Amino acid sequence: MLKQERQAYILHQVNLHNQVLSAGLSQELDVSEDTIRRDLQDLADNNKLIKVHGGALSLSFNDYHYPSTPIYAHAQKKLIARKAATLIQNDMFVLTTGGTTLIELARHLPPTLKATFISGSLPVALEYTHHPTIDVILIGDKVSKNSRITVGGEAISKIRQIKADICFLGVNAIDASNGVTDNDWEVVQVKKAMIESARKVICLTISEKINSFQPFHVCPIEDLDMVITELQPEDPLLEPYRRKGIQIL
Amino acid sequence: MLKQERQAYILHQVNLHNQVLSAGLSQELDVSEDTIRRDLQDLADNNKLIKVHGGALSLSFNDYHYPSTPIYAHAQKKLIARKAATLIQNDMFVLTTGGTTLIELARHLPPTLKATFISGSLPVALEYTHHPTIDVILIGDKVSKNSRITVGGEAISKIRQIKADICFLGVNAIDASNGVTDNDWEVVQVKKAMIESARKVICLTISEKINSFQPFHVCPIEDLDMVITELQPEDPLLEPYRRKGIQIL
DNA sequence: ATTAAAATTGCAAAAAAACGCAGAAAGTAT
DNA sequence: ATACTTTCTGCGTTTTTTTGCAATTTTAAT
Repeated sequence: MLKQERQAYILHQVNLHNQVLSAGLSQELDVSEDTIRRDLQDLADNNKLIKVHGGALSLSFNDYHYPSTPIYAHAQKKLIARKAATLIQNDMFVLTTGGTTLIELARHLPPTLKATFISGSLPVALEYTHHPTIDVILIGDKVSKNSRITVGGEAISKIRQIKADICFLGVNAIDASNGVTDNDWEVVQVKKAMIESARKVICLTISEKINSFQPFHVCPIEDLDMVITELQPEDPLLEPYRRKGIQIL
Repeated sequence: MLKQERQAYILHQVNLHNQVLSAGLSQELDVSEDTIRRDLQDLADNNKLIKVHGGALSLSFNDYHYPSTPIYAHAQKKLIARKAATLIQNDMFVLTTGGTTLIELARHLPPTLKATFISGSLPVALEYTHHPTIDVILIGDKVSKNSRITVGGEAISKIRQIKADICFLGVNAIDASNGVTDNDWEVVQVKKAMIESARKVICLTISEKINSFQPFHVCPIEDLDMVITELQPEDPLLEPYRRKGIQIL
């Protein structure tokens, strides 16, 4: 394999996933980690990526599949994913929406956790299939181009047949008076079904989305059992939720 | 062999694969690596390609555009995908299995083609969502870790509800007496259902897989309406299929 | 603070390139 | 066809590049 080919592969992976691990690349490409590090250094010297301890990050955190993702979101979503991961126990059934935060969660699950994840999001489901002990159930139906989530009556009726332990709800916008809102009507229908099909609903959101709203209503904040953000639980931004008895993590 | 002839071959290979290895060309053309290097130098001097350590890159070699996973026998699959793409017409319903050849097909569809693709494969479906005018229907069920395809009774019963125009069958092994075979029992069940649910079944395979077999039987070759490989239709390897009245492309 | 993972550094082995040269092949003129 | 020139090819040697390994330092996580 040519060096250039290898570096192109690395660059592509970085731009696709926003981050890469030296160890992983070493395995995938079947070369030593030293070589990977030298490649990363080369690419970093040419301003193609940012080298960090353990791997590399893409220059812009713009995800290939989610071109509108805010630039600083990655670090925050990582924090959120870590917090969310602590809530999942063995043998749980977990419903998840789409979104980069949920992809991030897949990457932060303990490697021995045995649980079943159910999702209609292609990128999210694909990410969970990389985990060694997680079972993945995919909700089928028409795939929405924007979000790469399955939407429609078939998907909703399938979700209704499930009673999951937890639903992780990645949200587009949330505020205390309007509740959770979204900009895609079809996706909203799916989210509503998910909320009804889970014993606990946990909202994952970066603080940026708090106090914003979108055209379509998903649910009032009373429907949420917990909110996870990258902020400290005492943050005043979260006061309205605390007052309604919603747990903050 | 003439120098010009050799260089023309090299140029063709570079443009096809985006990259070539000196060692490989030396073998293919049965000349020393020195000669290959001199040829590459010549071509590089004339701005026909870019010479690098170990081989050469095509002029269009791009740091960023790289297939998400290095596809085995990529060049052959590209040829197959090009041929297969010509069969799809507007408003068709197309069933597809998983596999890298089917991913490749997604990349070679005419940009204005309007059709509906139905698949249970996460990577394949994801690839089709990048196409501007293709609708994607995802078959839901449990995701098989090996193949990232949904498998199980639910998936099969959904497929049975469909009557598609074409089924593109990516196969793992095929030979004239055993027919199409595979190494994953669950995937075989899904493939069987797909074959029954399509008016035409078209088998996509690189020639390497012809005359090999796997433990589980999918279908006899009589069930196939067409076979597409990277070979010329007249190739003697395809003689048994031609004799059974199966179209070759 | 302790510990484990990863980076860095220097070094040696391997792979590939460059160079010069001699013989082979191809082309040209007689 | 023959002799001559020019170009091309393969081989051995030297030089450069690349890669993997081991020892040490740095970094990150608990």
